[in-house]
Amino acid sequence: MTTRRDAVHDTLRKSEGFRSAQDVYAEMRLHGAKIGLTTVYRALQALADGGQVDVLRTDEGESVYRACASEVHHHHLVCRRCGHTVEVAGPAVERWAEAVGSEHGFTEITHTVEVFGTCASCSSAPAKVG
Amino acid sequence: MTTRRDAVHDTLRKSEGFRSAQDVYAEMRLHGAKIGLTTVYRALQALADGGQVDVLRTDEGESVYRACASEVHHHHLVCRRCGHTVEVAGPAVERWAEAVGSEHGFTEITHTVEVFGTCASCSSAPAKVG
DNA sequence: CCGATTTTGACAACCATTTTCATTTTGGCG
DNA sequence: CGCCAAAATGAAAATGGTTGTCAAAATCGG
Repeated sequence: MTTRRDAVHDTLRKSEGFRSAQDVYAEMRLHGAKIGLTTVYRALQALADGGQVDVLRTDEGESVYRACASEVHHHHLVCRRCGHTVEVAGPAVERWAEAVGSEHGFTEITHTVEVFGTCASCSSAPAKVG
Repeated sequence: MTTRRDAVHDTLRKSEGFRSAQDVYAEMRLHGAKIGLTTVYRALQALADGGQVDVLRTDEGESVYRACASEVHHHHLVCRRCGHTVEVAGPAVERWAEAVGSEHGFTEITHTVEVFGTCASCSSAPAKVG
């Protein structure tokens, strides 16, 4: 009962960085897949719920998904130009978040940490910045 | 040329945590202010652009604003129950982000770090979790 | 006070996401 | 295989936050 969901997951795996639901949908249609936008949304949510993909919000408020290599907790270093993403671990940050939280009496602490930058290829490439 | 903008800023200052544009608008109207939703959005954006208020995205994709005490770079520890917010500094995290970024050849590094939890009052309060 | 410029705000337009609901597919069972 | 029930699917409509439009109102300069 998940041919579609697998297809979505598969499409995501082929992508370098984070993709929006609409992106995934468009790409699947390009490859001739017979799937509806609604189903893509549902599959993506299910996948996210199950922890098979990571989700985060764009600055414009769009949800973007990514099939990550490791299912353990990690963060992302995302190139704001090409979207290339590197998964990074940050034990220090985890501890810091925990410390800061309990220091103020907070419990059930969670955190969101994302690092953005311009990757090497994009820095050397032409375009914008002189 | 900014009576409205000041009013918006003022309303924000009276709030404990992050508030959405719609919240601010609703509250201002409650206090009898004659202002339109459009103007609130514009004021909030202007304020955010000028660095007078901090912005972040809810999990639901809503933009929420807050008039912070310090205008220097800092992060937030937000209670997911009552919205109470504590401003926290994290030199270690700043350095970590920089390090991780340059380690992978990224430049112009920026980062988003937000910590969520349940504050002391809310933990002891009744409601949800047993 | 007059015209130019900016600000304002009601309302329409956008657009990603969700909901609705009828149809299709899938699975168990005789 | 034929049948019924539950789950999945997807087209289209509804939602809802945010932005764009544009005319009216406030403000500024002279």
